[in-house]
Amino acid sequence: MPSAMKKDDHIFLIDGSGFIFRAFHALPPLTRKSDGLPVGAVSGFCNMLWKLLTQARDTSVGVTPTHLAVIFDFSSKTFRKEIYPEYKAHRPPPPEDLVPQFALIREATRAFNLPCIEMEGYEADDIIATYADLAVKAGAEATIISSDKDLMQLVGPKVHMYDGMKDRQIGVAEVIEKWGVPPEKMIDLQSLTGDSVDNVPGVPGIGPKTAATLLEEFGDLDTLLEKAETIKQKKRRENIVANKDLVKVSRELVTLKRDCPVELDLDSLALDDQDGPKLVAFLKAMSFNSLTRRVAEATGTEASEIEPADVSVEWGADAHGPDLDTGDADTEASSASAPKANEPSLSGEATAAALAQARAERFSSLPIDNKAYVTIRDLDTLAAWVDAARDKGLCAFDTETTSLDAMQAELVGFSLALYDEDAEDDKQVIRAAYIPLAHKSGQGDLLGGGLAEGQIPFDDALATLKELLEDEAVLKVAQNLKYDYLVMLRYGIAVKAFDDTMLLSYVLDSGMGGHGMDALSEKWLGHKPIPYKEVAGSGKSMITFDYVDIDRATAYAAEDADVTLRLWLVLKPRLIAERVATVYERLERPLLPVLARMEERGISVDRQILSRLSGELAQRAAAYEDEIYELADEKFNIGSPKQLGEILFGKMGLPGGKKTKSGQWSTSVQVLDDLAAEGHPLPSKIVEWRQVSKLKSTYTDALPGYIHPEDKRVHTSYSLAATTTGRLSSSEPNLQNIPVRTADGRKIRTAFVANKGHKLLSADYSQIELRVLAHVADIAQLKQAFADGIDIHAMTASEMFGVPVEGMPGEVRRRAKAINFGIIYGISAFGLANQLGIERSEASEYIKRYFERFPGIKDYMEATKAQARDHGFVETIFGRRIHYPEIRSSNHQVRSFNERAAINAPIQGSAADVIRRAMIRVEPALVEAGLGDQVKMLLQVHDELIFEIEDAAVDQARDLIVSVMENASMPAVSMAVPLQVDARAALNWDEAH
DNA sequence: AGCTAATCCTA
DNA sequence: GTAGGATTAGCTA
Repeated sequence: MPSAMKKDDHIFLIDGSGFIFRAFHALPPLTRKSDGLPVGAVSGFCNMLWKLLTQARDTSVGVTPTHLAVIFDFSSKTFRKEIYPEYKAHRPPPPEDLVPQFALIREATRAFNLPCIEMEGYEADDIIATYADLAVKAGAEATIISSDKDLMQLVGPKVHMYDGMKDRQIGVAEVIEKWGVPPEKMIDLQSLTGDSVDNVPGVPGIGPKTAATLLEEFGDLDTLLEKAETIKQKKRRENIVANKDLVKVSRELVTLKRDCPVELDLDSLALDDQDGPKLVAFLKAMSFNSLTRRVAEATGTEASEIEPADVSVEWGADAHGPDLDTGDADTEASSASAPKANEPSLSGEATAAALAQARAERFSSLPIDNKAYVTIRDLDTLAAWVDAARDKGLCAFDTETTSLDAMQAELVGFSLALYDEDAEDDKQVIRAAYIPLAHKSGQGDLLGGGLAEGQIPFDDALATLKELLEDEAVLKVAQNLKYDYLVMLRYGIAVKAFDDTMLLSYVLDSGMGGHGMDALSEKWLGHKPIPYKEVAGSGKSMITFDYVDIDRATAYAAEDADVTLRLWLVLKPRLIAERVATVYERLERPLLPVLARMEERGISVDRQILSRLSGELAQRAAAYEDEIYELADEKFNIGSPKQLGEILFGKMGLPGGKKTKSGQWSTSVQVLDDLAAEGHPLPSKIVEWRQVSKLKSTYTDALPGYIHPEDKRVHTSYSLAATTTGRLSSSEPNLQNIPVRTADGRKIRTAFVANKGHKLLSADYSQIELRVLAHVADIAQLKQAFADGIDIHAMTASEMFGVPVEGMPGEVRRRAKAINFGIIYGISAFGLANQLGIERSEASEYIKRYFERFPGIKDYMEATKAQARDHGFVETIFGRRIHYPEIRSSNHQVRSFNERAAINAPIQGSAADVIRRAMIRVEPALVEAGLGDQVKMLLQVHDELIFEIEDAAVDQARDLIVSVMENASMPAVSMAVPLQVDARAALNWDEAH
């Protein structure tokens, strides 16, 4: 049911006729292979429509249409011909190859489920003007998809134009830039200049420049005509005076009619769901293979099961050319046709779900045969495989290298898998091959080391693969693609058009187990892939992959591509069926190249600072050790909790507090601090020794080992799919847990430095999780406090304990702060008591009072638990799902744990989604501002982004980065509290933070 | 050599 | 009370 157009709605009006001509001339000729039917303009039209519509599904970037219509000219007999019979009189007949495409483009429009509008006696431009006006009157916005200057008179604050072929937005500023007059003066300008193509007369000798100058001087056309006698230049004056009447006729011709009696009102142009099968049927009939593949994938349609549509078109040398502007094959020519409600149309979700089901069943029983894989040893065979991949528009690949570290890995081989949906033999449905690129002969000893025989020259093979990997029209599928992406990036290849099965699984099944290939293969295909250690060994005897025998490598590597492709076939349709396609497309896939580039850049770490710190820490640790052995009266391993426990609680007989899970005495800081408070000297020494040796072993000693030999920078690795909530994780080294809370710890941050002439900028969200909580739980006091910018913990304390914010004791605020965090973590009296060192009963009192003061919190928690129990998952504000399969456990501990996690996940996860969006947008924003080369994003620490910026660009970059981050939720989610970002630049990370 | 537990660093 | 990763010790194979 269409709802009435309202404010915030946005209609796209596509100038179909204009597009046909431009596409026909701008695009290379294209014919349908089967019969030579010219389809170039149709192809361009379909690609543009698809692009517009897929942007339409994206709520996170650009303009989102709510309504859309494609508008065509009907015939050349319009009211303009009556005013001026010469109008468009000199138009040549359309090129022969264009003629059949008029009807096809109307067919295409209908296949897209879009209204196709044309009216006898009116040009497309008039209909567009009418709808644009109606939209503005309804308070909505309109975007006209065209670059025709005749339409520019419509541009205004609420009406824009967009050139779909040049991907360019045309607003008021662009009109002024191009023509020297604002849109409302375009009619005056065109009246003076005329138009030779349409045979609009105008004034001889006056072109756009002169017209703009004249209009600037006289204000508007009427004044100009009135005062024409006063024009200084003789020739110009005479021409205008002589042609006054023609100018007035021209004005009538170029003025668009804004009150056409349109049959469909705006509301009936509301954007309908895509009908995947119908569109695929049409595209198949046109044999637009690449677009068919993309559409099938995005709509969850199994293309092989769709019959090509019956599209019959008369064409050829002797086919009668129709009237220039008439789609004569169109039986409904004079009436606008909206999508028909009574047409049977399976919903996208239902078909996708059926496909997902069918695929899962099929591939869980389709056997995998490692002996069937091909080893590609010559360029011709490789080219044939690449061509086949192009033909299918789909392939899976995997790289084999010498290292798990993508920054050090050298490419050794490449595997490829193809899917032939129509294969009759089950064994031919998936074909896979391995291309050895740099395998070595021998065993890696003195005798070996040369290249093994039977390999394509490395550079030749790579050049061929580059063509494939960078081809936008072929979807490349990989498992954990960020690794392969980064490796290929280092060989000068930027993979385009890709999917990652790990990310698919992550989006679909977060919380349901791991997303590694072996686990996914077992889960979905019932197949256990060859373990890596069976080909390369393990431990000390492990060899790098370049020394693996090529036949053995083929069985292993091709299987990875094979399995990846099968996983994709099973998982991809679920994306639509389970309504998480947007999460995958907007929060996961686009982040992958962003992270790969961050990892490639790395960050400078000052080796000398670390080594000096290491020395200091070693001395202090040694001093503590002496004192500890003295106090304990014997030497032992202080780092062994077991030995330490025996000394403290056995030999010295101190009162042991807690025990660990395995029944040992706990020696945690809490326990040791308690003992120290009772006046025992040893425990506090242990605590200090631990702090010092922790900093030394984990940071000052370990970090230099991660400095890359070539560029001397540290390259962490981010995992996109390691957490359940949507956060990233960082490893080797983990740069998300660099110390900050103690003075000693912070010294380590001073070793993270900017290059000469640069600064490090740290930009972090302030209290983002509490803000998310205020938003999702809709807590009035919290929202107000954030809106007013007041201290949120002090406000909480004041609300709970009745203490005024002014002059509040630190301890009171500290307790409120702990409670606020507790709420985010799915509070329990046990945990809060532990954190604050108070009795459980007292903690219970606090919680009770909190819920009384902020009743919305309790409601939110109960609602979230109920959602998790009823559906098995909870969601972030952007639709990311986190599953809790054990939420209904009968074990109280397990159930409670799952409930707390389920309460935390939407908060932590929504915040994680916000920063993901910021990360995806910040680089394009910097490039657009001309700062692309001077600003580099290096690190992410959950709510903080770290950039390295050329000195001169720091101020401008800071403002832009803050703005992108603060607005990152928009327009998908308009938060009820403002997001606040603090940013600072300095020479090192400690001072910037 | 590979695994788990304990501990501690981060948001 | 949430979410991670690294280190060390100490056990098992």
